Amino acid sequence: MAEENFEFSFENPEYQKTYWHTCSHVMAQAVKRLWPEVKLAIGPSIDEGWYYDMDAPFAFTPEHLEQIEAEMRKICKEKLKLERFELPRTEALKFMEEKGEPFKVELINDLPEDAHISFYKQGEFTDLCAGPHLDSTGRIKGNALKLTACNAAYWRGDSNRETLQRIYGIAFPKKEELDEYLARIEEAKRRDHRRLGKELGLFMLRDEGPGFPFFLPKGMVLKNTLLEYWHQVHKKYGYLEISTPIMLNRQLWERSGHWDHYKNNMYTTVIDDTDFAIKPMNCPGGMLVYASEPHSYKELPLRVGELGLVHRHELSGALHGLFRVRCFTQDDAHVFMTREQMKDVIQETVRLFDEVYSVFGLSYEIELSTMPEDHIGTVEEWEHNQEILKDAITAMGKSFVINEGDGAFYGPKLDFHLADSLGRTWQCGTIQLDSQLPERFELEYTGEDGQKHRPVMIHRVVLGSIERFIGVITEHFAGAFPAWLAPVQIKILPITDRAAEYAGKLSADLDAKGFRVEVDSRNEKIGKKIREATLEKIPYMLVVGDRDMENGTVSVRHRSGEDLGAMALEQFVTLLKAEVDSKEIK
RNA sequence: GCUGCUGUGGCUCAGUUGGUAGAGCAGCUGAUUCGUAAUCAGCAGGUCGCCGGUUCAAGUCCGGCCAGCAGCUCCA
Repeated sequence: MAEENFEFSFENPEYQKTYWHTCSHVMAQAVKRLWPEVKLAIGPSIDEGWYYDMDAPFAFTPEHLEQIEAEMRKICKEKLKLERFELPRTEALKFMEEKGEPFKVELINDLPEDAHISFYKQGEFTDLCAGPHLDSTGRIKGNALKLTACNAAYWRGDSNRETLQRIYGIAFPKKEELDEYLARIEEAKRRDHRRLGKELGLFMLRDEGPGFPFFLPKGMVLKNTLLEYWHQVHKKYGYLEISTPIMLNRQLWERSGHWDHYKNNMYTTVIDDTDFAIKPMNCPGGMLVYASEPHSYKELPLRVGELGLVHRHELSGALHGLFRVRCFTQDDAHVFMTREQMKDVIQETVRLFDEVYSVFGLSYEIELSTMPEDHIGTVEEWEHNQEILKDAITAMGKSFVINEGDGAFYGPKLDFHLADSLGRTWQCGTIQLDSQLPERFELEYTGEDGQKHRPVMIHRVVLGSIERFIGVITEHFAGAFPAWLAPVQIKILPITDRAAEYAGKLSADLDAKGFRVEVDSRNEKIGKKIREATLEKIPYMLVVGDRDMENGTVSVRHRSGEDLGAMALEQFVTLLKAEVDSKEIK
């Protein structure tokens, strides 16, 4: 049966989804032809391609994938019609039981009693499926499809159930489009922050401390420069800064609720017979600081920041470069306020986020995470706070998607997801609205009426984790950081020994002006020095030889390969200073 | 944590059917002083992730552990 309502073009997202979904059926058919004993689970289309989860008595290898691809091409050539039909529930169950497909049986059992259970048939292959599908397997371009990976996935996403094998695939109407796609994946690999971090000497990870990154001298410059900017912005927005202890006693964590709700992720120890925990979050310390002295309504909103080093025991399999670590620095802050100030404070915070992200040229999507199963506080309060978050951002003309049940245990949150070079999104910023901790810590302020009142608060991070953010921008800039951030901004390349002294003087001069500069005084040819400085992604190279010494100039070359020619040092300084001050991305 | 794969000098990798390790780059030394992406030569550098087993003999086979990679689960 044809699905007539399609515009047969990949420009139409619905068509694209349908194309990939039909591909997943073709793949399942190919697998069943090759290995009838394989059991099928589910096979949807995804953002880029499709996958199919299966249970096989052997592990699929790249060779298997090639075999499957070949069979898929055959099926495309066979131009099999896809036909939809429906069965009543009992017959549908019988059908899949007879075919020996236990996962399909389970799926049907979970469908509502009165559901119309639809199937799609193509040749000898029939699959349980809501559709829609292409009208024929002949519409799929056999030489523009590729099975990209085979990995593990839990049945129904539940880590307590069977581990299935998930085969991923991608396809396009044209071979060139597939090649472009694969080239993009390769480019993303070249930008991988783990690779660049090693090449550029930013950070390292060792077996001795899995998930605990070491920052190397160049990475430290980057980190400090980033934090310097962070301090600048936060000062402008009226933040104060504190630092709270890395380890606090059990009683505090019980009071905050972390001991009950987060204990599995906390590193604990015993000191003088008392339980202690290394902080996985900074908030309880912040509560103690607020509670340490009386507050007036005149101080609110009170914005208190903390660059807090937190430790969380993440599952070993979840670790990933700087993106997912067990120890990281949150650019945290807690803003204490009256209920009337909530909306303004949230909007002010979003404006701060916008300002920061735009400096890096990063785009984001907002997610609103609502009440999780494991929570503290009343449903009414949660709903009220969720509405406030919604109102605040919709009034700013921003859209968001809802992430049901993913809030922090103490309150709903807005998450800001930044996109990396693979198109994966990473949660960096978050604004969490909390009226629970002020209650638990009995925080107060004295109102205009002379009475004690309970403040509310937000927890917020902009960069999220400094480590993760450095990973994200490393990939975003492919290691070629803007001049203001680059660990080394200038490399001076003397052509011969005769220019060594001149290079040294230039270096001292630039250093005194606050630039980060290095001299490559090795006895190497200029071509090699340029090549290496370029690979190090240093923004500017100053080539200096006899001619420059004579004229008192520097010959400026940008890492992009652009030759800016010879100029006086002052001219170069003016140029670079403007680029650094404006935080230009170049 | 789960499934699969991987682990050789600082880095990137080669090591055939088991017979006690090789290259390039980086490093060091020397020559070369050469204007916009790799000058030449020499030297040095490894208990082949760790522990145990099979064998006359293991980087190569087997088992356990550790770490990494892809993904799932979880998450800043």
